[in-house]
Amino acid sequence: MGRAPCCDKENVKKGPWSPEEDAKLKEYIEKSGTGGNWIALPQKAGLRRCGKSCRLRWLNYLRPNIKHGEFSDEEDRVICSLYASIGSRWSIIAGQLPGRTDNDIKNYWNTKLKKKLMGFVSSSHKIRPFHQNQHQITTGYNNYYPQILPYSSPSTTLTTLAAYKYSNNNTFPCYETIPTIPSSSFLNTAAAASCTSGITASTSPTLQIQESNYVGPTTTTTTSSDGSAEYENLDFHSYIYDGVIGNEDDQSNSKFLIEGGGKPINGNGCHVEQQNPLDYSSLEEIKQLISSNNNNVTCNSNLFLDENKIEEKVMMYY
DNA sequence: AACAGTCACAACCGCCTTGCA
DNA sequence: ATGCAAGGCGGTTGTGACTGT
Repeated sequence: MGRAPCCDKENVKKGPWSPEEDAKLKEYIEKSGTGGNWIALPQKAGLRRCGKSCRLRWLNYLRPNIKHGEFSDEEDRVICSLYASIGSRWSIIAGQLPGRTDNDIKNYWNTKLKKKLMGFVSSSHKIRPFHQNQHQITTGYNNYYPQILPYSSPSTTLTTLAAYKYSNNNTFPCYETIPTIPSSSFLNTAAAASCTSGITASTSPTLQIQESNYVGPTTTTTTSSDGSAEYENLDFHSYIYDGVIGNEDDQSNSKFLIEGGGKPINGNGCHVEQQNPLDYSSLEEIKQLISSNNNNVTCNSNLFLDENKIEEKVMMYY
């Protein structure tokens, strides 16, 4: 048995909204609110539309303070940084850009920004194994890669990681042994709330580092002080607040300019200085970093991958 | 001028999550 | 504890505008 339709498909109008429909919806919501029930709203407002359609139209187009038009360099930078960190979590990204909707950002990324960056990458960027990344993040007892943007194109970061993983027997090339990768659902609301002291859970969107971004050992289960028992000693609590990505360890630093305070997980030199990509002042600077050939970190050289093969796999992935 | 190809973006679809009875 | 309805979200599609030939 399939799912029941959310509305009577036969009797609802589809396609572009007319100015009259927009006016009706706007007037109704401004006067009566949504009543917390989008499904019932179209009938009350006198619209032959699906409730979901009304919701989308309101959120993406009609509600006040929606910003349309060109994205600024600053917005580009934030989108790139967050995409590199959390992937296509458009609603979270939109939460960091007042006036922009998730749909807007998603469209912008898919139609313009990705191409803009990929164009840059194809002309000047040589993909290197990310363990050569001098900007990788090390915190606490673990290395993770929520923000490897200074090293690699934001648009290729996750696919690059996927390619590495795929091309190296499903493990990451930086480390000889990668045990089980933890579930991405370990970061619970309570833990996030406790990380962001003074900020309630509902207003502090949490960042769950994706599995593919995790590099490092899993450890035995322990009980933490904040109730996030399972992976406490992975020290994995990260969040976004006020336009920056932070980590539990970095709460004292308002801008999370992370110091290399942790210890390297395998002593191979991967413990390096880091910088939050959101501190970069412009997209141009990010691009410069992407194209940089600096390589101040040495890791196990026998684990390096052939650059051409990686590039090939990234392209295949696309 | 006509047509084909490309692009941008609004809108839809369906899956997943959440809240409630 | 369970099932259902509604909301939320990301991926995808449809369509009109634009551009090149």
